[in-house]
Amino acid sequence: MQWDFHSDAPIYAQVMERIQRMIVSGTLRPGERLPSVRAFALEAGINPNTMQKALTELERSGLIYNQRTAGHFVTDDSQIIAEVRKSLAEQQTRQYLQGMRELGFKPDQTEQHLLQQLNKEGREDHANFDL
Amino acid sequence: MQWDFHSDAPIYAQVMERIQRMIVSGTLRPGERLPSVRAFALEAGINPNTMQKALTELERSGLIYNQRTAGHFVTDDSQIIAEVRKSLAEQQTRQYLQGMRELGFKPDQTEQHLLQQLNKEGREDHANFDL
Amino acid sequence: MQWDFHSDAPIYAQVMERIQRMIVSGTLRPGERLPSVRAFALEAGINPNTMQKALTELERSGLIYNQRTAGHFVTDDSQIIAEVRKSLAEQQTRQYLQGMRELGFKPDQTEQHLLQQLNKEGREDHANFDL
Amino acid sequence: MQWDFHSDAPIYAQVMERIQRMIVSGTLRPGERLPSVRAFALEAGINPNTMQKALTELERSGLIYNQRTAGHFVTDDSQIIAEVRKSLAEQQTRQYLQGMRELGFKPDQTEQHLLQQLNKEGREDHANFDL
DNA sequence: GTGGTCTAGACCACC
DNA sequence: GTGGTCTAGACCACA
Repeated sequence: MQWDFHSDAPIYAQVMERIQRMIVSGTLRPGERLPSVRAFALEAGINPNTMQKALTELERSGLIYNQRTAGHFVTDDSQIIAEVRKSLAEQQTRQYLQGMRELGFKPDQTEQHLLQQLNKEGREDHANFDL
Repeated sequence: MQWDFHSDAPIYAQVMERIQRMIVSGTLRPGERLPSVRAFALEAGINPNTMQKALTELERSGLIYNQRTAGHFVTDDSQIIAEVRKSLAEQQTRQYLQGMRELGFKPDQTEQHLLQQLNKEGREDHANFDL
Repeated sequence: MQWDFHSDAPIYAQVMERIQRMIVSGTLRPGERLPSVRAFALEAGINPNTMQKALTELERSGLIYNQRTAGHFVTDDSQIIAEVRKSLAEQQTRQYLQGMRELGFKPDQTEQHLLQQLNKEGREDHANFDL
Repeated sequence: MQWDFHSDAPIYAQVMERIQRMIVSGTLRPGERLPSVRAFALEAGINPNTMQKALTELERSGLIYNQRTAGHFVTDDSQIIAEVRKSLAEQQTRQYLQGMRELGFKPDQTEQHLLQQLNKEGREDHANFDL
């Protein structure tokens, strides 16, 4: 896999965000072992030190933990994952609302716009939703 | 005003989008004269040629027009402005839905999340909307 | 009147061509007196020496003649005018045919194309033609 | 090849027209790869940026397209080519009629003049056309 | 190697 | 002063 970065944020932060998303979306499952720092860095095309920093930061957020010689693992605590997921979603939603506000959309108008677009796209994911 | 750019899109495209937003949100009013190419470039902290390119492209979209020696002006055609505004909103909404999908949110969940966040923020714009 | 020149040919030649056209098209009538060199140069926005050279060259072609102190006059010899007119027309036609040939039009196709375009434009001048 | 430009039109526009003509006349065949921007600019004796601009504009008209790192190619769509060819021919014919009008030729006279000149030149292309 | 973008600095026509 | 064009030279991503 080729990872693409933009240069307006530190690479390690972009790596963090990417791994975060892989975890909260389930691409990396709870308890799953991550590749070794070296292998992971190679895969991402970055320096191992940069990957190390990203993983260390993620440890502080509790999303992953480190076992001495065994490597890094995704946390088993699904509550932490849920919290981070919620946090990312809120941030994203805030940015979206802000963006629409800049276009002159009031919150209710944004809501209507989103509903319209959902209906127009057919909500192909809808059938899977049975909560 | 300091303009901030990220590096994953050409600067002229980011400038275009920014000016687009200023127009569709009414910050730049229909018929209003833009700063001269050089002054505008200085304000944005970019090369005049880059600003020139952005304005030339915006001309093509009909959002602005120019008069020989008088400068660039926002179009008077409010319909064009409305169309671009709609187009930008759709693009933004599509990206938002995509981002939430990557977090594992199904469309309905995204919708609920947005509603919750709107309620939490108190919809301060809502009161003005009913007047 | 503002005269416009392009820079890929000497100014005097462009002036010559322009005066030629004024004569053969009848804008300057046979026998008519031209403005003084100085006045003519002023009108054209060029140096009097340049105008002088243009007029001298036109004298050689016989289109105008010079009377000591009275100034320059368009020739009375309508045959000379007709010849120059024919010459200019031929040159122009040759260039046109050449240009169409470069587009891949054979002479007959060019002829057809011209006829079509004439019909499309309605030949508004046709009524005046009673020769 | 040395390219010659006149100064009363932007160079990039003259380059565009020249390439247009090479395409519509078949000198550049549909699907053919153009020289690289730099090589083409060198050949034309202009700055690569100027050539770049010309090619970008031609892309917009659909006459050429480009592939990421492979270069620019003439379109395969012969209909687009035919349309542009027709458009150029009409423009050229219009200019010719206008030029003859300035010489005092009415449309029918222009037509006769063209026919005469065609006959005088022997229509050397005509014979080939009947084969 | 390819196309694409950006900058710096210059010149032009127009009014 | 305005917009527009052109050049020279640099850097980037892609493959």
